Amino acid sequence: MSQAEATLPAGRDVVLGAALEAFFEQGYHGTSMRNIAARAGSAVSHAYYYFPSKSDLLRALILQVTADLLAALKVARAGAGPAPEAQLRAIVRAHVALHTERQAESFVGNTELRSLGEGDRAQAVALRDQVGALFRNVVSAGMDRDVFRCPHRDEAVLAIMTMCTSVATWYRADGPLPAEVIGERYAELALNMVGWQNN
Amino acid sequence: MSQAEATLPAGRDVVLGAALEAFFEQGYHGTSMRNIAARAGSAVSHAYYYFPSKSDLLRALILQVTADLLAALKVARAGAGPAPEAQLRAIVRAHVALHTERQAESFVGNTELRSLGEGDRAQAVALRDQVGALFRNVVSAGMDRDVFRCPHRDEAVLAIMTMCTSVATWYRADGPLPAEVIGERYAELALNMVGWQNN
DNA sequence: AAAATATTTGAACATTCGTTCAAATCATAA
DNA sequence: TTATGATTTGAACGAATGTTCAAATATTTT
Repeated sequence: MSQAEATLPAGRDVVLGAALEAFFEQGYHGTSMRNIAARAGSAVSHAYYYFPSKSDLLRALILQVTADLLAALKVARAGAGPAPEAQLRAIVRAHVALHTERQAESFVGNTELRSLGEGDRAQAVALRDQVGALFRNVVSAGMDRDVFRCPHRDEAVLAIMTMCTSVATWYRADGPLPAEVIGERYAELALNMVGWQNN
Repeated sequence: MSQAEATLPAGRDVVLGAALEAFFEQGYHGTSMRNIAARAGSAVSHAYYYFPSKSDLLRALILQVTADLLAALKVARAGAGPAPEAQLRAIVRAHVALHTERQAESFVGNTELRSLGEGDRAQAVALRDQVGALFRNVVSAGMDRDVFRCPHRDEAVLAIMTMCTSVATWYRADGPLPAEVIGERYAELALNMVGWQNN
């Protein structure tokens, strides 16, 4: 017999996906284990078969997406060649891409950090700091070679990162612009912010 | 007899301030009425003397700060003279100023909109839309007079607003820069984003 | 086939939740 | 003083919370 049509068997990923959906829509504390179970189409106790607690669901989601973001940015930078403007363009594009393709995870990762336990939060913050360091390095390189000119590097970097992160707040897949176009335009904005002079 | 030294009498503002503090630190759903009462130094039932429900506390906070933001931006623009670059500078400064001076309210207003009831949320969103329209008008005026040159106005406006809003996320009063300096630097970034050419 | 393992369940647990209310206290005015 | 109204309280309500667990069901292995 092929798969049932009603509710396919609920495994680890189904529970995690249901938790993500719920956290995204209602927030971590606004979501109950019963709500997650209902979305997953299984019993509450079933979720506890895969995850020891509610906060472990949040941890799994946040650490995963944060690590993936850092990895994606490293790949993007490595593939962009040596020019700082190309590298900045690449990491802004990659940042926006991940925050649109995996919007729910990104949003939850940015808004529910405080709901994480102390140790897990420190782990996530460490990853986030590495993302910040990567942006800072790229901008610094451009300033050293005088291809970027901005009077306040740290504020520019912070502003670029927060504007990119906020994409997960307002993006709609059925909006007027495809995600790639948004990434492209945000890259241009970022280059303006660091004072890149197009020749 | 003068005021008691231990716990001064708890009025409406004390309860509201305690709720703000709690919502800011733990989020709306992560905060219990008992926690608010403990911070206010009064009984749980005391909070219900001033507010009919927990969500009314949130509504009072969010509608107040959102209306104040819109009003502050209008004042800033009106006082900046006719030049678009002066107006943009003024509203960015005012935006950052409010998001630092009233950081907790701003943060809660930006993150807990979804926890509001349907009607109240619509009211807050309407105010927010007016803030967006104000920014858009200023940028449009600059583009019409060719003092701003940016290929994608809407994305620039959105990015400026989100980067300014995010200040409430990371700002610390004991950080390295005074709030006014942050506002000044963010204004420069915004002018870069809309392609303002300094003469 | 039976045995062993992996998955899924419903019912129950102690605790905390938002909210209500009658009674107690305080301040003010007559 | 007594009387009136505003403020504050402790105790209680039913409902919802995160979590546990022994039993039931599938699945795999022998």
